[in-house]
Amino acid sequence: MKNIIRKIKGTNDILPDESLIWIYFENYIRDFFQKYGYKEIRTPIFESTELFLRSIGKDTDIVSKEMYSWVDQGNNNLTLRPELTASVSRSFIQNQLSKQQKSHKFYYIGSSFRRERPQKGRFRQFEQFGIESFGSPFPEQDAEIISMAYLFYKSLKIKNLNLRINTIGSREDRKKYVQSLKEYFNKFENKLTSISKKRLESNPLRILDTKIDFEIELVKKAPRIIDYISDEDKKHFQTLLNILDNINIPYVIDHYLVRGLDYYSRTVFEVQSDALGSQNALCGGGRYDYLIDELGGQKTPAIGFAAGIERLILASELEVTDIINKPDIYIIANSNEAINLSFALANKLRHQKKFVVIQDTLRRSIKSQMKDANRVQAKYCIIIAEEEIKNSTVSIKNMDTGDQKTKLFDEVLDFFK
RNA sequence: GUGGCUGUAGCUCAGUUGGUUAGAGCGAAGGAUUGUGGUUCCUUAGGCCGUGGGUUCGAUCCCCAUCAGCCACCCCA
Repeated sequence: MKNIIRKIKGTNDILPDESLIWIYFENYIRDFFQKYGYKEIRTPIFESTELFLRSIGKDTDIVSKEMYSWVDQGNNNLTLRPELTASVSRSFIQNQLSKQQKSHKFYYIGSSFRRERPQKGRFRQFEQFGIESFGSPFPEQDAEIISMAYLFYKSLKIKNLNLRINTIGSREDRKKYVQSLKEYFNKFENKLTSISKKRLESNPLRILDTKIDFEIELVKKAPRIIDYISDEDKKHFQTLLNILDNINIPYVIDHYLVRGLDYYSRTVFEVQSDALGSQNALCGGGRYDYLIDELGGQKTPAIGFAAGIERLILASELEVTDIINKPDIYIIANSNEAINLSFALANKLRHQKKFVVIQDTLRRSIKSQMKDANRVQAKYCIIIAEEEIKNSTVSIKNMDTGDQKTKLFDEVLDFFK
């Protein structure tokens, strides 16, 4: 294996067997979200770098150190998208969708790119899916999105689901909160880890999801954002929770759940599963009422979530054998004449009967072709050899029972009723 | 970017306290079976022992570097 070209770190080849699993989930995602009236939107895989600077935020890790960016031959600053909310928002604005109708509901499936060290459930090219709803500022819209996220995973029977919700209020309220959080942690500054000390300056909210035991204890007594937000925001949150209670969506209020991206406001949430190791978030999202305005569109409330397909597959524990599509028929032919006949028959069976039909193209012996038919788990074998050609017949063998019947060539389609 | 662990056949892994031709199971191909799979038996193919350098009479094994993979930190889907 010397001197071969290898795939880029953090990317994956999805080989045919595993591909079956991907197809299964992609279809499932489409079916599920379409039931709620959400329609697919597809946006380019790369955008102006500026889009991500303005939406995700310059100080986030994503923008400051994880983006694949380059300057093209025309001197444009371009970036492979690190997520899709920014792209979908850009598309919403550019196509002036707000002028068509009051509400737009989208789902998407596509690759994203972030240059991080690969890890369980984390890759440099990864597949995201998600939904975005534009136009409604009301808590029932939050409830729709959150229940869709939860029920999606629930319907796939994923174990140990954990829906965490919080509200982070308006930007102004958050500033006040961050200030008092700073003051609180400053009191313990000499006890904090060096990482947390840095965060005290750069982003005090991040201290809240520390994994160090004694810092967790400190966090438990830290100020809570709920005490800093406006009555209106509190009411929004409470109404949302009431709806979730009414429709029996089990959630945990996590006062210290903060999302990293700049554009969130009010409701934030995450669905976790402990099947994922350290990267336990299946999906994360929230409301982003400021974003469209900031990107130059008409002020439009919005909410959505993003989820990773790799993590979904990890958590689902679905095996290829659960969904394998066995071929219906394997045609065995061992002479030029037989091969000609097998082509004609195979195409009839494929296009008139909608069967999956396999032909051998290796000029192998009948025995070898039979072995191969067994290997691919074909349900039937059709044998066309000297004897069959002489009598204008074929031999049809049921591979499960071993039964074999001789049929006239013209009777084959009728045999498979 | 930081840290830990791991690199031997397509896959899962043995192995040599440094010593001629590096092994097993599974998988693959062919046969035993005069056109017929699955069980059984036989045979065959397939390895720069991740890569480069060092120590040594001699390295898959020891040392260094490097690359890759996994996991964790950071952060996030």
